[in-house]
Amino acid sequence: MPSPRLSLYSPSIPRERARHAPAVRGPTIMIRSRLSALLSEGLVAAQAAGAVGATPAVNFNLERRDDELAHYSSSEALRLARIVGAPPRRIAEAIVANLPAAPVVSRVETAGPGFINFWIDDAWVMGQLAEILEAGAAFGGSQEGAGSRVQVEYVSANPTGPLTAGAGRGGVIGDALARLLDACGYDVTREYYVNDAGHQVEILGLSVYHHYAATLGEAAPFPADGYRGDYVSDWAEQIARDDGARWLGHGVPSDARAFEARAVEIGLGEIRRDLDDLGIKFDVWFSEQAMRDRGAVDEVLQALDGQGFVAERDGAVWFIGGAGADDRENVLVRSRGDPTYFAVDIAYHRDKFETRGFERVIDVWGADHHGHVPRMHAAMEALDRSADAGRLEILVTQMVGIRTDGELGRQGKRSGKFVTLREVLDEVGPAATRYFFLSKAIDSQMEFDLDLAKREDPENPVYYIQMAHARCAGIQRTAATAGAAGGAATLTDDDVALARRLLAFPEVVADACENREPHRVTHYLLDLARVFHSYYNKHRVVTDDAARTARRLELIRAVQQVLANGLGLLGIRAPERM
RNA sequence: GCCCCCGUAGCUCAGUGGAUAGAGCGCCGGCCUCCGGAGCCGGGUGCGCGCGUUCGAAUCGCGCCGGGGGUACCA
Repeated sequence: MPSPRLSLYSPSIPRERARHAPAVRGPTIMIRSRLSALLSEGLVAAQAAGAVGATPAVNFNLERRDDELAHYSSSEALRLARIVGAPPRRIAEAIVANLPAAPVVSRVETAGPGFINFWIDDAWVMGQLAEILEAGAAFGGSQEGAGSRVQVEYVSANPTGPLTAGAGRGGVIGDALARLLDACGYDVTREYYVNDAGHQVEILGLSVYHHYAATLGEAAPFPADGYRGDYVSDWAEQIARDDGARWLGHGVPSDARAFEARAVEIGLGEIRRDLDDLGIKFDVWFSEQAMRDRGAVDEVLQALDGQGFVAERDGAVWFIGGAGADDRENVLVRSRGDPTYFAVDIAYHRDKFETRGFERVIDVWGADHHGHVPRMHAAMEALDRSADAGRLEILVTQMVGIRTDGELGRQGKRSGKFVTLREVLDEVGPAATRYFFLSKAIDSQMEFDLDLAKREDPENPVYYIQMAHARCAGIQRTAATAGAAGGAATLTDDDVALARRLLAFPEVVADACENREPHRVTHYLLDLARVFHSYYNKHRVVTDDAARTARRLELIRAVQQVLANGLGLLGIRAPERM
């Protein structure tokens, strides 16, 4: 089988990009937004009546509780107390007294030191189920992004060896973020920066060549700091098998650049296979070599120099990031004349903003790159102050520890030994791999429990959630013959509570997107699955009561839709049966 | 030394400055002739320490202690 050919994107060539259909047609149902608007109206009315003193416009905070105290609660009156100079309790009461009526609210009251507590109307909640089903796969999304062009760059591991488990975490997070941004109305480009040039690639080429020559019976030196993994000789054997002796030179490849490209091609092929199996796709594979060939690095060096951010010292060219802070001074061009990773990365990011005009760029980096963050921001600021007014976001994912049989192994190339993504994937499969990476906040170091992740039973949260979805589908298969029935249906609090849980989904998605925290979706889904399983165990959906059966089937369809949408955001399959 | 991340239940981790801090796993006990199976219910211990800001701190600030990472003319 031929190795997969990758076409590396060169930005000077126009490229067709898939335009995604808008995620949602109408305004998204978001309970807290409605309540916030009501409260603002109530405050204005209270002020007009002279019950509350003047304030600037207030954006009322709403907390979703869904407990004995309230469905939603606002503590804004406590904060207003200082501005208005009145007791919070009295402010809250004045606002509530002036609140306009709304079908979404069944009850409002003040409580404690000045909380305003809301209860959502049961009939209104059940009425929203039709809206969920109407929105279908788009439910939960929004138009918040308004088509703004955002690039998410992730993984971008050097093609000099297999992906580590840690790279998998970054990949899954970047992919989920891209899905979230897409759902929230952004125009998303997913990009992998291919480090196919420079010193590390040279060393890779020589490392592979050493084995390649040996396979063909000739000796070639192994480079200092060469790559020592078993894969190096595997790649060499593959090249010898496919290409024969055409690369043989005298101790070095006959064409070093082309041989390096050959090795990179194999490395990238393996990386892409891993990512494919994890369900991670990219719109753009950006070639560093192509960018260098266009002279982008020289251009950016000139631009920096022209603005006085460059100084020569000890034969090297340095970036002087203003104010003379030490951590803002780094080498751009080595004394031997070649640019550093830093210089090339500045050129790359300039390309993102200036050449390709992304309004926002999100980089997902591994923890080992975090020292690079401040100087990257400094460089962007130097090039164009407006370019870094929050337009470049760098998310740093923390380390991954792999736990097997209770034993913990840490990742790290320095240790020489690390668990590959492929090993994790083969062990637990893509669904569990994605789930566990997406169940922790990105800045928290995590331990991946392989023993739990590979279980295919409900003790494993990912199967528990998928099972909830399959169960919804199963109920509908059972009820396939049941026709629609009108008439009043008697429902329970559990029906309404489950439905209300569904209406929280758009709020969770919006928060996850805004905060770049996909794990919020993961936790929501686990909670929803638990509520659903509990409901299922307690209540029968399909019964002789035709009216109630119809209502409950609608509820179950909506549950299934939300589970499917949530799993979709995480890139995890939502099976019809298990 | 300096910089970054983290410290919450036995373990793995959630927790927009708000009311009584949660889930999963593990452990113990009970239920389940049920649309879909491996499902459900119950049981308990915790915010590393101190000071500060605030009406209110797991959350914000400072200082310690502990863990991890970074600190190259590597990437």
